[in-house]
Amino acid sequence: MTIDDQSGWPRVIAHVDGDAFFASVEQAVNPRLKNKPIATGAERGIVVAMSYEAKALGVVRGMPVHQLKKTCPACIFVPSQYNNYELFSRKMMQILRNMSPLVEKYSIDEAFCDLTGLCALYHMTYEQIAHTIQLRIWNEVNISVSIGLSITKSLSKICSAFQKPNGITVVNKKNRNAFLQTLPIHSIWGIGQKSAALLKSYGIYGVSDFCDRPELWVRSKLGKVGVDIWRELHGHVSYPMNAAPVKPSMSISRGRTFERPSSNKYFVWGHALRNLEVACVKARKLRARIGSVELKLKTQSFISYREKKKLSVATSFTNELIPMFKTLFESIYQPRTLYRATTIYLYDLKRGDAQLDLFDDSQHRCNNELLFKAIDTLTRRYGTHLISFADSAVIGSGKKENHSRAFIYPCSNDLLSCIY
DNA sequence: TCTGGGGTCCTAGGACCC
DNA sequence: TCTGGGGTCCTAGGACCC
Repeated sequence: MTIDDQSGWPRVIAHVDGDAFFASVEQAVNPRLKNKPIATGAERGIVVAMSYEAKALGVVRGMPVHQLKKTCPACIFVPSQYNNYELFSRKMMQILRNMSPLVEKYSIDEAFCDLTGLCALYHMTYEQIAHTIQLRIWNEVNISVSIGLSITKSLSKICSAFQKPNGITVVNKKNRNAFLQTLPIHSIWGIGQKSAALLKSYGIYGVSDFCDRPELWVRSKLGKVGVDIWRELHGHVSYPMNAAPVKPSMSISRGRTFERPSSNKYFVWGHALRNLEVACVKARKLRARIGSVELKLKTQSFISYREKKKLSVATSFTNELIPMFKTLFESIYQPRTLYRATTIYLYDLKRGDAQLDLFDDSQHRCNNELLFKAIDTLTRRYGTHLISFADSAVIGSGKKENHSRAFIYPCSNDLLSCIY
C-alpha cells in the first residue's frame, strides 16, 4: 500500500485494544512482575485478567482461586487496582486523541479511532500510522496494544483480535473476502453463544458462510441485530463513530455472592441492604437520583427471583429507599431456601437537582443532604462501610478493620424510622 | 469451568387509549 | 355489553459485551 493508494479505503477505522490490559498495567507498575504468570482479581478470589504468561499455562478468566493454585501454582495473584487501570487508560486515550480528531472510547482498554484521510497529514500509509500509535503507547505508557485496521468498526474489531499480542492486522475492501474466509463464526463481535449455535444449526460455521447468506435471511433469523452486523461485515456502516464524551450511565447495579450460602433471613437481608448502600453511594457520586429499584435473590440452585418497584419520588438517600426496599425483599424472600447471592439494580436515573414539590418535606431533605454528605466524606477518607445501617453490619465489612465502625440505629426493629 | 460482576441494547407482548 | 383495529408506551427478559 502506498500513501497515495486510497482505493479500497472508503474510510479507515482503527480498533486499538490493550493486550491483557489489567495484567499489563500491574507489570508496568511493578517491574518484578514482568515476564511472569500473573493474574488480577485476588480481592474477590476469582481471576479477572491474566498475563499472557499465565494464559499459556492454562489460566482463564473467572477461574476461582483454588483452581488457579492447582492449574498454575507459580501464578502470582494480585488484587485489582482500578485507579491504576483508569490512569493508564487515560494516558492511552490521550495518545489516540493526539493522533486522530475522532476517537471513541469503547471500554477501559479499547477504542475506535477514525484515521480517514490522515495519510496526507502524516505522510504515512495507514499501516505506518498504526505502527506509530502502537509504538507511542509502548514508549509512553509501557503497554502493548494490538490494532485492527479496516473499513468498519466490526471488521476492525475482528482484525485487532486476529494477531495478539502486539499485532497489526490490515483488511480493506480488496482483501476482505480472503481474510473472512479463514475465520470461525464466533469471532464476530456481537455473535455470542446462542446466535452461533443457531447459525451452526443452519450449517453456518464460518464468517464467510454468514456473509454469503442474503440479508433477508439474516433478518428472519437474527433480526435487526444480525442485519447490522451483516452489513458491517460487508463494509457498510451500521455503527457510526461516536466521539461524544462518555455517556452518563443508564443503570447502576451491585451484586455479591456470599462466602457461604445461607438461608438466614437477616443475613440475606443484610447482604441485600449492603448492596443497596454501595449502589446508592455510586448514584450520589454520579449526582443521580434513583427512579426505580430492583432486587434479585439467587438461590443455591441458581434460580433467580427478582422484583422491581418504582419510587414515587426519585432519591439517592439510602434511608428513603429502605421502606420500599424492605417490601421488595419480603415479596421474594422464601424461608428455608438456601441463597447464594443478592444483586440490586437502580434504574431511571435522573440527573440534576431534585424538583421539590408542594408536599415535600424540605427540612427532612435538607437533613438527609447533610447526613449523606458527611457519610460520603467519611467513607472516602476512611474506607467503605465505616458507617452503615445496623442491618447490613451483620455481614461485617469484609475487610480487616482498622477503626471502629458506626451503625445507624435502629434498623432491625423499626426500619421506617431508621435515622432520626 | 460446579458456575463473578457491571453494564447496554433489542424485542415481544401487555396495558391503555382513541 | 360486545365487537374491531391501530397506535403508543412501558416492561420483562434475552443476548451480548468487557
